[in-house]
Amino acid sequence: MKHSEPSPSEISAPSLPSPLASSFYEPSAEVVAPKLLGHFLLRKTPRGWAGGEIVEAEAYLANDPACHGFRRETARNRSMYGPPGRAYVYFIYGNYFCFNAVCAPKGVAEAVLVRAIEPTFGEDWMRANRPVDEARELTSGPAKLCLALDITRPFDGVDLGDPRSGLVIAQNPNIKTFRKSRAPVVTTTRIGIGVAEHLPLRFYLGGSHFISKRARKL
DNA sequence: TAAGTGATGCAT
DNA sequence: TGCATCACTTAA
Repeated sequence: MKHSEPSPSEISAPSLPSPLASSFYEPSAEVVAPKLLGHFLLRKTPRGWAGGEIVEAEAYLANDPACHGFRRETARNRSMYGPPGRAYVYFIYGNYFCFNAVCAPKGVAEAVLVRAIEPTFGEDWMRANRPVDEARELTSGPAKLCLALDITRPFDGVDLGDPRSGLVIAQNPNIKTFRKSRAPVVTTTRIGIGVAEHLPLRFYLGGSHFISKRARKL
C-alpha cells in the first residue's frame, strides 16, 4: 500500500461537534464535573480544532473554602460569578494557567477545574506549544493542558458555547463508548488544596492513561 | 523532595 | 505598602 496510517496531525482538524449549551452548566459544579468526563475540550487553530476528551475534573463550590469565589467577587475570580458556560482562567505559581468551566447561575461562584484531557486532535500543534517526549506528558495536568492548548489570560471569561471564542467544550457523540473504554469513573478528593481536602469532588476516568501525575499516585 | 515564579489578597 | 500564600511543574 502506498500510504501508512494517517498520522494524528492529518486527522486532527475535525469540524467542530456541537458545543454544549449553557444549560448544561447551570447545575452545581458537583453535578456538572462528572458529566463533563468524555466530552471534548477544543481550541481553534489555523488548521482546525485541537484538543481531546476530558478525563479528569474537580468541582469547586460556592460554599466551599477551597473555591476561589468563596469569599467575594474580585478582579481575579470575576468570571466565576458570571453566567454558566464561560471560561474561568487563572494564573498560578508565577508560571502557569489553569482552566475552569463556570457553573451554576449568574452570581453563584462555582466552576469545574479541568485537570486532564486526552490529546486526540491536533497533537502536532499541541506538541509545538509544549514539546515533550511522551504523549502522555502533553495534557496530563491542569497547567500542562493549558500550555499545550495555549490557554492564557485572554480566554478568561469567554463563552465556551460560541465557536468564535476559539475555545469550546463540545459534545462527544461517542461519549458512551469512550467512557466505557476508560471505565470506571472514580470519585475521590481534590489535589493541591489546603482546606476542605476531604470532600469527594474530584472525578476521573480510571482507565485513561492521561490523568494527572499526582492523581495517578493517589 | 524542593525550588521557581509573580499575581493576588489580606493584614498592616 | 508589605508579605505569606498559591486549584503547579520540573529537575533532582
